[in-house]
Amino acid sequence: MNLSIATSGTSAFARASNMMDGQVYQFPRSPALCRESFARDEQICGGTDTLRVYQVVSGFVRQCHFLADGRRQIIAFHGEGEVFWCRNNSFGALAVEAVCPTTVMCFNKREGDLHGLTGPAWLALLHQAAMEQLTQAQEHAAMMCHRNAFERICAFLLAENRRAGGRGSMNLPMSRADIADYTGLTIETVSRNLTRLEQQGLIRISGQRFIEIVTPSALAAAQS
Amino acid sequence: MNLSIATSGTSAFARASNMMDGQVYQFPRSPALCRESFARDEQICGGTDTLRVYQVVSGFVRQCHFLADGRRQIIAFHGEGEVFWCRNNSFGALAVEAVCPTTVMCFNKREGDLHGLTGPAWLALLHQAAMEQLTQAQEHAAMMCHRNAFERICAFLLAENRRAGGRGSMNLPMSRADIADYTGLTIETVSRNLTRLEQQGLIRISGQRFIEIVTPSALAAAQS
DNA sequence: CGACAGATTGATATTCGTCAACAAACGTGG
DNA sequence: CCACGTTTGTTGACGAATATCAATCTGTCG
Repeated sequence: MNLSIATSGTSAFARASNMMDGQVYQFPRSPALCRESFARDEQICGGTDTLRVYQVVSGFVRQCHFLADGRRQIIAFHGEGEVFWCRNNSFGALAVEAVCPTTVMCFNKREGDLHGLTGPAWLALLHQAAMEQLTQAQEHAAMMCHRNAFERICAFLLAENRRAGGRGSMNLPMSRADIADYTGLTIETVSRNLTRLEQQGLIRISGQRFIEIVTPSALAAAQS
Repeated sequence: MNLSIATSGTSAFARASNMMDGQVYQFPRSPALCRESFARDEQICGGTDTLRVYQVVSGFVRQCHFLADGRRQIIAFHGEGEVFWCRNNSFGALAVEAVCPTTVMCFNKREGDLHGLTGPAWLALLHQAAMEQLTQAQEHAAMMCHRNAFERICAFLLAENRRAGGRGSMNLPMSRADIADYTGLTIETVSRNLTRLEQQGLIRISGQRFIEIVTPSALAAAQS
């Protein structure tokens, strides 16, 4: 796999790919040093940690808030090659968890230096990732604001398809509950709208996780 | 005024102040060079600009998307001392506008250098601001997702109170329409919930813009 | 095969957006 | 200072969208 920074598709509602725009920073292809694996639903990092930067080697992670009343808000998903970190927030606990069995590379400033990333280079790398994620978080907020349930599901499927390579078929790593907490809907509403999309012939669902997009253009038109 | 970077309270739903955490970068206290003033509702920068960084000297600005269907989404407000910039986004036009008569300082990379901010220093400055805004954008998205209209208005008022100095009374610079576009509600819903808060005795409203928080703790409890 | 978590479907309640009317504040010109 | 028109904000009635609650179904994994 490519270990360069690929924040593209980090937010499921972000643009297709931003690998082209701007420089692509390369993480060191070191041996297994700082490589860690996590089981499904296991926490990778929490809000109280000092700033460490991770990259998904294989698997899938979710970045989430846990609000005081027990509600959960998923801020972003990250797939293979994508970079993430954990930062304290003013409300609720913040954590990154494995959606399925996941392996990550872990870097901190000192280790980054050890591998040849000097201070400014490391900062530039972090900054690029931060700017990407900022754009995506803003788009996510805008999406929550002005799209209805049906449009959100369409946008979500299109974005996940892009993340999965854009082939039109994919195995969603996340559950309906994950989708609900990411789109700000309930699992029932997510389910109803997936069913509606299938009935309209825009997608095909096999099992619970495999989804095939029959007419991408119609889905794109429906997303807003 | 203090011309150091103060992204604290940039998002109306962010924590009270983050001036303490991390380094505070200093903008050059140059003469009137690159100082610009704008009238109410005037555009300060648009989506097609190259990356320029601004700091509010006096006044108040809003950062907004204009969606294809004519709707407007306010991403963030920025008050005195706060840093902002404009960055292209995948959907809709992005712009920063003056909420009221506003004066800003404008910096671009070259000018930053001229004033003694070398490349890495400039990057560090930008990076700090980006990280702050990322946190705030994520909180904003979370708020849109899982809070109802009443909770959003409570959170908005508390955050604006923090930005205004936390004294419990403030003159809101923005209109109901601005609040609506920031919270993802309609002006009617904003108005109804402000009235409800006043009827419950949590706030007092004088004129259209002046708001006094009677019981901050109750408001904090109501925000979720 | 059986048990259990996850997903779907249906009935109902609630919230918020829409439309409409009205009220208050503001600005302008006399 | 007032009169007027315009903008902005408030309030009410109603309907549509989505959450909630409940029952059932399906897939997965031991």
